[in-house]
Amino acid sequence: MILKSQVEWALHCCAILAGLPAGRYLSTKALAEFHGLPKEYLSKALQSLSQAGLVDTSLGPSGGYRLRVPASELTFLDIVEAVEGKGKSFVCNNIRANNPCRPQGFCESHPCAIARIMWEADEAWRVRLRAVRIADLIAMLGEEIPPDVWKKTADWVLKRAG
Amino acid sequence: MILKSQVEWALHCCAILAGLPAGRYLSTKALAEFHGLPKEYLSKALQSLSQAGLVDTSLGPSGGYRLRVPASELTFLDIVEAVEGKGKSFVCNNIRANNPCRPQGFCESHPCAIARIMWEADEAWRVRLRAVRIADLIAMLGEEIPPDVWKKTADWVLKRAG
DNA sequence: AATTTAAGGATATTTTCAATCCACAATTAG
DNA sequence: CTAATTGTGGATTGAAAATATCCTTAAATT
Repeated sequence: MILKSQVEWALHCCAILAGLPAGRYLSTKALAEFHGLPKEYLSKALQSLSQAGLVDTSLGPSGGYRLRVPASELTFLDIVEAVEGKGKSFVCNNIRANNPCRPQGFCESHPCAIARIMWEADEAWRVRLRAVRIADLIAMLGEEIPPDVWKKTADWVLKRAG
Repeated sequence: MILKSQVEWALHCCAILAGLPAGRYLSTKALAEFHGLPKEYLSKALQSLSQAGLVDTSLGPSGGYRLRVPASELTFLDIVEAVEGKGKSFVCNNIRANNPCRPQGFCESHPCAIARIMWEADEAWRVRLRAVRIADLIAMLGEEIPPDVWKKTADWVLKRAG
């Protein structure tokens, strides 16, 4: 049970996009080069963000992506779900229904207790991801990345932002 | 990101094994028949439980599986990790290291902030699963399964327990 | 007009999951 | 003792998902 690497890519890309001046865009090409990722495939992750309404896009030269949701409102869960989907990690196949001792057509009012417990853990995971915003991430990065590297990175991005 | 169906199987099997009288075993064959699962493949899940030390096994006719860890101590996390492994759901490929603005050989003291956040959510999931024991599940089932079905099921198992 | 971009479909490759089969050793029942 | 039964572990196969690439299209910029 491992998240797609696209989740990692999307999170890093949103962190970069959060540093973009208002109204500017950054292309897939630049994001791929910055992170050392396959451009064509990264594009799929960015399309997921676009379809989820988390980013705006612009065509043509100087086009690309920018955040649509402000970094102070954009949560990790938004991004993870945009790429990974909103489905639960535990799928209940209701195998209890096969119990040869249950009467025919026996249909529980509530879902399987095992599924309920697994779904509660799943929800705890989501609650945690919903509590962290991209703005929080930027604050953390600001504390641990040396100022000169931070500055250079911002310049690198700015030079390529359309 | 979906858990293997073997996780579901293992949890249901442990619930059944918890109802066994002390010292008795239940075979893969009986567990597979009860849940309507492929015997050979279910066997792999049970082997995982065995390798993790959660169940005892016995060979020959009247052999099979029984809980080694008491139901009051056996947690959902024990079972999930036995089948699914203890690895984290988020794998950090450290793509930040590709940042063309970082100096050569630039090595962070702490892991990537994104990974830390994702791992905290992962840990929240584990904390939740660690808090639920098989005994808790049995208590829940006892409340929602009609007494006659419960009794019939116990008899069905007992008849096949070696 | 030529270039650049995102969007999306088609396809191929690799990995993981699901499932089956078999040989083996240990154990029990008769 | 003998035959049947069971868990273990390895080998193998098929199906599904993740990973990755390629190409066409339409829109926007220069």
